[in-house]
Amino acid sequence: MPSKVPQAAIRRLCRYQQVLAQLEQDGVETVSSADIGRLAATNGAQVRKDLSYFGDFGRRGLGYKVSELRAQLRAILGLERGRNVAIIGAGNLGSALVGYPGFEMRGFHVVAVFDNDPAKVGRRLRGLRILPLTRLTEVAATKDIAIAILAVPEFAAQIVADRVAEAGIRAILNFAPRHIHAPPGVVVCNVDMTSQLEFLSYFLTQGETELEAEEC
Amino acid sequence: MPSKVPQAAIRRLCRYQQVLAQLEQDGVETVSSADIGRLAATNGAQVRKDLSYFGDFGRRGLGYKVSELRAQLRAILGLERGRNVAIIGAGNLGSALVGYPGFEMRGFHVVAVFDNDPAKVGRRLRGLRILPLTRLTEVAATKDIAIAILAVPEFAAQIVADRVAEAGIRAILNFAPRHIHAPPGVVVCNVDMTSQLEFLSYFLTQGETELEAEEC
DNA sequence: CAGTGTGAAGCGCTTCACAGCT
DNA sequence: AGCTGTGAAGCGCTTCACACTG
Repeated sequence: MPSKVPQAAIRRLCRYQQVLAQLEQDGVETVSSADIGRLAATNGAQVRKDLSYFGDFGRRGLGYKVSELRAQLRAILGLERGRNVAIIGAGNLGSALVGYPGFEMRGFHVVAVFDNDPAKVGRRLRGLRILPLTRLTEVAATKDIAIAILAVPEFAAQIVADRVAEAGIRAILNFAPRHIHAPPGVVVCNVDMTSQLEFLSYFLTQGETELEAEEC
Repeated sequence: MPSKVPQAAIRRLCRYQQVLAQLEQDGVETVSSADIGRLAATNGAQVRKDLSYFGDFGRRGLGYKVSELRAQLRAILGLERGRNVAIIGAGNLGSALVGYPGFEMRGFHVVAVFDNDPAKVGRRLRGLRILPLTRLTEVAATKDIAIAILAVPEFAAQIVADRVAEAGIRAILNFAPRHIHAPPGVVVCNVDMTSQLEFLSYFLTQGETELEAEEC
């Protein structure tokens, strides 16, 4: 419905939702855009603008009802229903992600693990049997997998991404240290941890001269 | 030296460096900005502009010498010297990161692991003894730690970040599912995996209507 | 009066287009 | 001719400021 929403705004909506969850837990009932801004590392104007892309959620002179706004944000982000996710690549990182409690806590259910290594296939990881990639399409359908998390080696990333797309999965979170490009109709989010370190390294070399609480 | 460089440009420089590494390995000697752009998911104009923040690296009419440009980028990003990093939090994720081969391969050496849990302290993780957080300042100095990777629970993230700053470490890569704000003089990079999933979830709900190869 | 919703101004990044080397 | 380096134009996000409302 919204005509044009900046990606950065969506990112911030996630943070607002998180901040509101905390406030709700603390028993706060009402909050102003300025307060949300403070807690989410922005400002009130930005918060109001971001919300305005999706509707009117506040009461003038009063602020926002915490639980109400949070529910709205969850609806916007599609967080009301849980999502099933598959982890592809059962190496160190993949294995750790299978057991990462944060996913389950926020409604993302890891329901399948895949790997191509015959030595790994069949073994169990936190109760999930590791499946061969050949079964991806089948399992994606039967287990209603919405998102694939890629924890595969660099050289395999793009190939696997394409197979994920063929399997009908329309969202990919890529941890391989290579920027993969999205097959048509698929959303890709690249999280190259090594690049993040390189990025930090840049600021360290600038260091002495201008380093002052950068962010990213 | 550069007056004002967009953060996005730095991020792209990391990708260019990566692309050039591949080209170098493939034995390519010369490359145009247009080619780099294609390989790094941008365009030639962007590549040239990004490079122009730091100097003149190309030959008109010819392009760039791959190995030469790559060396220049590595210098800009501070990648010539290795960097020692500490991992804080020896849970699932932290443990996996200690063993992540990508770090070492790109010149980031994991030289210390910390955790506050007495049950974990003293145990070994890939040859590294898990140390208590109380020793952070001491070890940061003796082992010349440049970057701290936080893999701690949500509630501890900000507190630990502040202690990292006190220990004299000036760069933090934060994996806790909470946006932490940087102590003065410290660069922070927040990589909340759960938020990434929420971000993807948004596009899935938009889905039917407008989903077409988004990126992030 | 306190605080939202929003058009408009401001600003920074990206894209364009072309002069200038090779 | 081919391709870089770059001022200037274009564009989109953020910030401002204020009308409006409870």
